[in-house]
Amino acid sequence: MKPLGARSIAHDPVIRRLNALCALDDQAIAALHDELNRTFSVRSRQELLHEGQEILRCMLVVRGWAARTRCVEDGRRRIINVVLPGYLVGYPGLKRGLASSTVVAITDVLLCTAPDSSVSPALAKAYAISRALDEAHLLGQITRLGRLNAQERIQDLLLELLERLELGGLAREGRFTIPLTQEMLADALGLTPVHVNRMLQQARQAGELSWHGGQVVLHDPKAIRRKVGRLKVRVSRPLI
Amino acid sequence: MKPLGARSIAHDPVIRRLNALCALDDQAIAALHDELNRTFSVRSRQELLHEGQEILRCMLVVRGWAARTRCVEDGRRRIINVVLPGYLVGYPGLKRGLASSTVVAITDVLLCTAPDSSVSPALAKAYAISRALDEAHLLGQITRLGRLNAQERIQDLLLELLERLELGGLAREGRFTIPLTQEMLADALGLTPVHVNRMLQQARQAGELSWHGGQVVLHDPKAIRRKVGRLKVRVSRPLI
DNA sequence: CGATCCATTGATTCTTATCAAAATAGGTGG
DNA sequence: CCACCTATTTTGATAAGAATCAATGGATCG
Repeated sequence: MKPLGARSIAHDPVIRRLNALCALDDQAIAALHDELNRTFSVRSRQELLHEGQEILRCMLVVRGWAARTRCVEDGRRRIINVVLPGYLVGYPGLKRGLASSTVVAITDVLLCTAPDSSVSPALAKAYAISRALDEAHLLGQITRLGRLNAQERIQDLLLELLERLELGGLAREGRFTIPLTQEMLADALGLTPVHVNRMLQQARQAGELSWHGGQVVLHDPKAIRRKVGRLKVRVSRPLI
Repeated sequence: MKPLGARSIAHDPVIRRLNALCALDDQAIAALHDELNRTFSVRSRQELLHEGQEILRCMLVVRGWAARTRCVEDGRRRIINVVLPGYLVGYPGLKRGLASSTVVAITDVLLCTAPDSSVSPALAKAYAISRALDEAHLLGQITRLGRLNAQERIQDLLLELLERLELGGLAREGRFTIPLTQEMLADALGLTPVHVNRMLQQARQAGELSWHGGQVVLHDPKAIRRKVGRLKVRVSRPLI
């Protein structure tokens, strides 16, 4: 077994995120390291899960981005939300559940099996909090679509991504790598790609953000948060 | 203990709905009857639960409608979804969880304590399916807001309500009682009340539905379902 | 009877979609 | 390294959808 310590916690987004949700004990970290040695990958555009499909085991995203989508009859898809490193795919502690939505890899995605909750109460709690946050993000998405205009929707979503990535140490000072195209953003926000483009330019010209070469920088996250009335999602206590 | 039988199952929306989700055994029905004798009520406009509040016990809605809402800083609310008779409020089997959204009574609401999952595996399964359906309805709401125009949103939501009410025997042949105002509908659909009104009139004139005195009739649910591309939510198997 | 809530109507403005096309970037193979 | 191909971003012109503002009519309730 690999040696454990502060450095290994700090360097892996998966462990870092789960540890931020609930302080992990040695058993949990050991189990995670164990699984992190047996990763498998899914190529960009491939499905991790298909709506209605039986879920044989719960997985953890180690690297890369994926999207929960709803497939619609006319061929277009709707992006429900985004799945990031350190996030669960499937239902911890549940055998033979059915997927309620399709999950597609946006980039190449590295996965591992999620260690069973039984290895550590702390890990079980981290899973529970993770799931509660997922639900909170769904509510956030509904609020976004129902209440905000195009400009606010974009900034609100970017802010959410920033906050979510920060937990895994994948974003700092308003800056992160975004593998989404403007078209995907449009799909997630119920807008057309053309309009997303215009709103992004407008925000750029207002000096609120920059987005080039897959790098996003929010110049003043707090100001954006104030503007769109976004409440920061708490992680100190479980939401359910 | 009261005598149990087909008639008592058929006549109570709570038991009827849970029984439709998963065939209940005598233990479950007895426990439910037991709790149904100790109901308590919440007046219209009062809160059943406030966002962030600790949930002491899981409840069942016996009669009346409520709404999950997100309170926003500017005083306006967003309706996330609607809670109907036979639905759970809170998290079965979880002590000390925190509410992820505020639940407000739309009409006077009659509640009872949800019997513990441990009284019957069938009841536990019915709860699990109920929760899975709740998540599916959140996904449906996101799809609605992101993909449909005003006319379709309204009809899609009414269709969802019809299907959900049918499970509790509270709707038949496209007809049900709706305690929502057009303003609430607008809040749930991300539209203005004025626009909802116009779209309803348009639908009425097209002979697609009628809505008078709190009674809604969808004249051809199947046609609407085809038009808005709505997939009927399955209940025969758990979605998670 | 006034007060209040809800549904309805009209006129106008603003936001966003739609259609079409050009420019740019990124990747691949020669 | 260049030429080519494809995906993505950007631009422009126009139309449709929904919001906004303002006001009226109908119920219902104390």
